[in-house]
Amino acid sequence: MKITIQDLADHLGISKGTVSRALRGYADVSASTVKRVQQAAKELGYQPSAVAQGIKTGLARSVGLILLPKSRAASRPFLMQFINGISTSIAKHGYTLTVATAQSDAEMLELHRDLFVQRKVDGFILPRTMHNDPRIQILDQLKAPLVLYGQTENLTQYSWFDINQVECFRRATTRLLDFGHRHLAFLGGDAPLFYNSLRRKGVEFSIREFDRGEVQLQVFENITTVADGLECALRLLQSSQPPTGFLCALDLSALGVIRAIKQLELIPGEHVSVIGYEGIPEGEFSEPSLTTFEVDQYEAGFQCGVKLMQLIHEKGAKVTGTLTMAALLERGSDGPVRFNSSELATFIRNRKRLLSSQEKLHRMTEKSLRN
Amino acid sequence: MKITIQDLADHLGISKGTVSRALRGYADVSASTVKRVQQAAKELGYQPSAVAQGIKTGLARSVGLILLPKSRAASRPFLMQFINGISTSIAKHGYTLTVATAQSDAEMLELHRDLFVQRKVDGFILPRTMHNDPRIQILDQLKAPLVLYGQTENLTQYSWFDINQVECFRRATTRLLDFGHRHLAFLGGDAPLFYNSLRRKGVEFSIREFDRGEVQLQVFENITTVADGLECALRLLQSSQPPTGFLCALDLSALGVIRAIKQLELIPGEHVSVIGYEGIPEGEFSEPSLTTFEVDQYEAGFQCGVKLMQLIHEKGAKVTGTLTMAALLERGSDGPVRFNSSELATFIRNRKRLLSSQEKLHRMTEKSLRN
DNA sequence: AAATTAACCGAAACCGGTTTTGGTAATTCA
DNA sequence: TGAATTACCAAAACCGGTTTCGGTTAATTT
Repeated sequence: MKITIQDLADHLGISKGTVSRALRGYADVSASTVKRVQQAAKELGYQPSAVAQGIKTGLARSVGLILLPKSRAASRPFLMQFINGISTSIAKHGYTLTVATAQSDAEMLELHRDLFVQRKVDGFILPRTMHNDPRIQILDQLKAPLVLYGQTENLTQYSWFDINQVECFRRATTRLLDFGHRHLAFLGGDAPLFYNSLRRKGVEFSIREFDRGEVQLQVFENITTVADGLECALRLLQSSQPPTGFLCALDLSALGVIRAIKQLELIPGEHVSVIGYEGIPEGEFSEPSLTTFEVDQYEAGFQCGVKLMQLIHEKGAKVTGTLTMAALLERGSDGPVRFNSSELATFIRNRKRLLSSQEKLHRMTEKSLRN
Repeated sequence: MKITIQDLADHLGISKGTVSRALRGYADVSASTVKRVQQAAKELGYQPSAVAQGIKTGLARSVGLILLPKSRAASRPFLMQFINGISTSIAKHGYTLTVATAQSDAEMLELHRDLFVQRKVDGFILPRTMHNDPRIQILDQLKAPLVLYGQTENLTQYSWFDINQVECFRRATTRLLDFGHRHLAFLGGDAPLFYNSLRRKGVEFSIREFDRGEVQLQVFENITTVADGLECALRLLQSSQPPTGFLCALDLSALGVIRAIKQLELIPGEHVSVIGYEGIPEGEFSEPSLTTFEVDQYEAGFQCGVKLMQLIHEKGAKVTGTLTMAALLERGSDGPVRFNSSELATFIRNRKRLLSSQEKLHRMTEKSLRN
């Protein structure tokens, strides 16, 4: 059924070694033979088995990407374009992407080890880097090539690609400060992941730059879902010193904050400002649309793929780290401060009392319009 | 560095053939030897190279999934869980998932052929089935095992899994009809894809069941993005016979319709009803939230994986087709009809004139509340 | 006790490639 | 013209497994 190199050699009446050397471009094959072989290969549809090639070269020509779907938060929206980027860059080297999913951290580590020991992949791309990432330790022992998407401690030994998240959050924070906000909240994401400390650092850095003593910052962690953001913001806004500006490590939690603001009958972007990070599609459709940083996940995947190919193919290749910026999408969820924190607090308190009367007025308005 | 079967055999002082037979569970190896080998394998961390195994067995122990990222619309949200489902089911057979992306239809066909001819994968899962899908033709020639996620013509020869989309859209349509809607619009998706005809069929089926002559249906195709849905709905709603209920083949276009309704200062779910399909996360955060069918993509991937494993491993395995239902998420974007089509048309016309006066009233209300 | 049979394992072939080795014919050089 | 290259390719070894084959030893059977 499937045609092998021996079939091709028999068909041409030459040895399979010559066929192989002809196709691999060795010098000791005459140009005419090379042409004959290439011609016949095309006619018969011969392509060497990657499996058989791999046994001699020791390479599987595949890179591994292992996902943890339980953490729905960060990995969902970016996946398609990230995969596209990886796949596109490694395809140039005849590589394919092997994707596996693990249901627990332990299974994830096992999977990394097994895939490499079984020679199913030649290296890994590690997204969602953690503090002292255990994947790195295991892969180090195996001397497995790897590229980090994200940063971590002791970065000098590894190739990595990342968005300059410190700078993003510095800018976001400065933006809110420039808008006149003085009471800020930072809703951090997954505490074990390294990105979280970077984003927080950006916020704190901006405040240190700016501060003349009047800026208040409250910091929270593990706010990773819409529900988390909603709950956290509701609590904060109903406190005696509510923040007027929210910096969210994740778009999802930012969407929750927007919900909370609206639940309190306030207007996001006017009474309270919110800035997210990541650029998930939901942000475009929320009301108001979410001001956030749009991360180019295709580019991220592409760069990770390029770096991994270097590590695998160029012996003695140096590890490299790359930082790029994400674009700020200035949308509707932030703006100049309207109330300071104390004013906002009283406004929220009074609002509740007024809700019933507002309802009545609203119904009257509707009725008058109807007629 | 990496330990081979020969290393293990040397270490144990037996032949590599015996090691292999011991690990593969052959009967002609003593229980004590099997135990010794297994013990040593664990200690030394030996795992057979999948590449080397594949050369003899002819199997790569990998299945292929090729994506077309240019069609951002349908493949984005479902990917993570779909991949998770596939990966989980095939992992039980020691299989992994090879994901590749193509930038054009032609490249996609090439990729399928190449991956199979190069023995990088043993079979394929084909999402987003088309009418007379060219992937099927190519893979048929190669006798490559395949499972369709979706249906197509001449289904009897293939294994497939699908949601009963006809039934979903029948129910959605009947729901709107029961709500009293008599002017409906069906905004179809990608015309070349098979799903589109199924969803349309469901709508038409329901209307035929119900009709006593008074139901009007307008049908459109290739409405695949928010922008498409927005534009189409704006046009329809400002026509002389606007639909009061929209059935959208895709959640994205449904979100566009909701936008259009709101742009015209109407209330989605009250003045105009919208039902989508797919259950993308954005639908939860729109206002009102989108009534839609939630497709369990994990389950879909899982079932496709199971079927493909059957085809690859059980020789003479019968092809099987499976239909399941998606759950209707009854949210806020649909409801009982308020106006019939003619009333809606005049309402929309009048609304425009009233907008300025409404604005004034609204400002007055605001002001009275502020004080 | 001799002849079978069963249990066990080493040796070798094989899978489909790549790479090295070695040999022959044609060419170039002295 | 003889020697030394060069060009080219067949043959064989190899990669790391699996599987077949065959032989030795021990256990049964007759």
